Amino acid sequence: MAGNARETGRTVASRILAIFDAFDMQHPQLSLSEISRRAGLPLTTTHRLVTELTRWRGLERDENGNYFIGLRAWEVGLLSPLHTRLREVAQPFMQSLYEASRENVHLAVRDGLDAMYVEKLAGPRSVPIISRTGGRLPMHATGVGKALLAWESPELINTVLSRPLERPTRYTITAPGRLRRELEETRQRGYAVTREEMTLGSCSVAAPVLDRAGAPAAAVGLVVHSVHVEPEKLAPQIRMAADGIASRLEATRDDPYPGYVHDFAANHQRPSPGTGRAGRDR
Amino acid sequence: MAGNARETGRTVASRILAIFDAFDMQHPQLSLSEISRRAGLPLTTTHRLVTELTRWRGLERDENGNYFIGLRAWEVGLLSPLHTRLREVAQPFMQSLYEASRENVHLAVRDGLDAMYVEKLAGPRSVPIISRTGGRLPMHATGVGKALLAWESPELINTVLSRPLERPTRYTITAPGRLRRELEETRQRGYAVTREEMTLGSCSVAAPVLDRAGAPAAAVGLVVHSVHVEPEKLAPQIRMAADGIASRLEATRDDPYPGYVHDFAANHQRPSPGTGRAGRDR
DNA sequence: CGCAACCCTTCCGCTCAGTAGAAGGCTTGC
DNA sequence: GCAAGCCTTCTACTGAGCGGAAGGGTTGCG
Repeated sequence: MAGNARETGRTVASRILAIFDAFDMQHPQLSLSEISRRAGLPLTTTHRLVTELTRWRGLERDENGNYFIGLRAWEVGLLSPLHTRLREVAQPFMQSLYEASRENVHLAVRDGLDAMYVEKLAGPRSVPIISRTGGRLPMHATGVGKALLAWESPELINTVLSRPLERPTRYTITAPGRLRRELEETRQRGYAVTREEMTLGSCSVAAPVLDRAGAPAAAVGLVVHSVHVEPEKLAPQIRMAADGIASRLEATRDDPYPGYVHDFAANHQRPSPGTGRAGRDR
Repeated sequence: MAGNARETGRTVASRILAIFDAFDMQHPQLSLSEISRRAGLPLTTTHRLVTELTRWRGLERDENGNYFIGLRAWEVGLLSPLHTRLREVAQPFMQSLYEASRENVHLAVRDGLDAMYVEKLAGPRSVPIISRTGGRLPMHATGVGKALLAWESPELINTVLSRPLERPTRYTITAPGRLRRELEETRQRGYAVTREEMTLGSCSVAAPVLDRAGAPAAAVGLVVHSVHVEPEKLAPQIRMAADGIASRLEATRDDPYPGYVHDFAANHQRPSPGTGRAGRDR
């Protein structure tokens, strides 16, 4: 940056992004010094940048002075098409799946070699599970993951198979040959199944949302208790939901915000002035 | 910034934030020049910064080269306690409300003088409505808004009443005196009601989620067709949901991520390398 | 088909915004 | 009472950032 930076060649932008990168699921709130350490920035530099981000509400502080991701950052992130298009289209279909099963309903996309959870519905009686909206899990051990992977290109499948595969439970399929066969069966069957491969005691069924080209744009699935009825009974409904989402995505292809009523809201995009502070959650 | 900036005194950070600010609900995707104009930055400066944001995936480009909010920005935003705490705690309660009514279920917090929608559940048969997760609507015309406002401090209520109040329908209550009385009744009754005040043909019932100090941390509510049964019949369930959320928030006060299973996921916070691109939604 | 009006991208010399050390104040804990 | 943490403010030095200029690509009109 301008000035006598110790580490030259690093842009201001990259430092700001490093500050955001300092936060993750395991570290949703951090002190200034922690941000400084995790971002690899001098304390004073961190202080200055964090102060500016806080003024914008990209970060906020709790009563102890710790920082967490702020309302404005959350608000901006929700303008992503993952939310405005995919989630918006999928939501009613997922709701129907929930009504039919009262179990965890998932919507995921592939990001790199992970399944990334875009939406999750859970009711009071669903199995508690590891997935979270905005979280990532490996593709080979999850229902939606397998549904995403099975319809991918052979190259991508090879890339996944050629890497060490994590093994969260003793039922996780990690042998490349067996996994490859499993993916073929999945493709033929039309939906993916897992049996305690991610978490002991729970199974899942999932189907891909295919685009016009036949590539997997997303996947929907259910996670249920292993002791419950055979998951295969749920498959037809899940397939219907997946196909419904696919055709609705296709139909609204040019609408950046399907299902959204544009009339009134135009005047309400900017925070109205007045006492700041959102909610009192903390 | 460093350099011969035309407009001096503006920080790099503020320019990056201005780029994010260029996007909103009405403009979820923008060309480079549009960003430049809306952010008030020279084209070349915009180009440089946008390129860096894109490398980080805070922005992404569609097939026409237009920019939209990227996966990484979405992912970071979801680390906000609005999502990780409030939404996570509220979700099962909201799901129960949905099961009981099959109508739109809302969760909102106050931000400034607006109601900010944190979560929305809608099924295939719910009334289509204007609210969206991440969106704002005025407090005086919405169910959750009135529930949030009625339990606020007299000062805040006065601030709202002293400003011009928007009038989306002819049933919107905009007379300060009447609105003040309405808020008192709401407080006494324990829940808020609207009748076609935001959208013709739909009514809503909502209850506040009160914190230990009795201040409204959030509000939950339903939006239903006006022709359906009296909304008051839903009130007890909504109150129960609101109280349930309140006590669960209190019980998990020190857990930044209630309901989340921490075991495995630690290894999965970072995007695994490999072919980028999330989903094929566009 | 030529010209105008848009886009987006790369290049590069001038310079002020950014940098980080030093210093001080405030807690917590031994 | 001192050490080890925090966080914050101040300030002088300087290279990262700025944006005009130039060029190339696409669309659309007469």
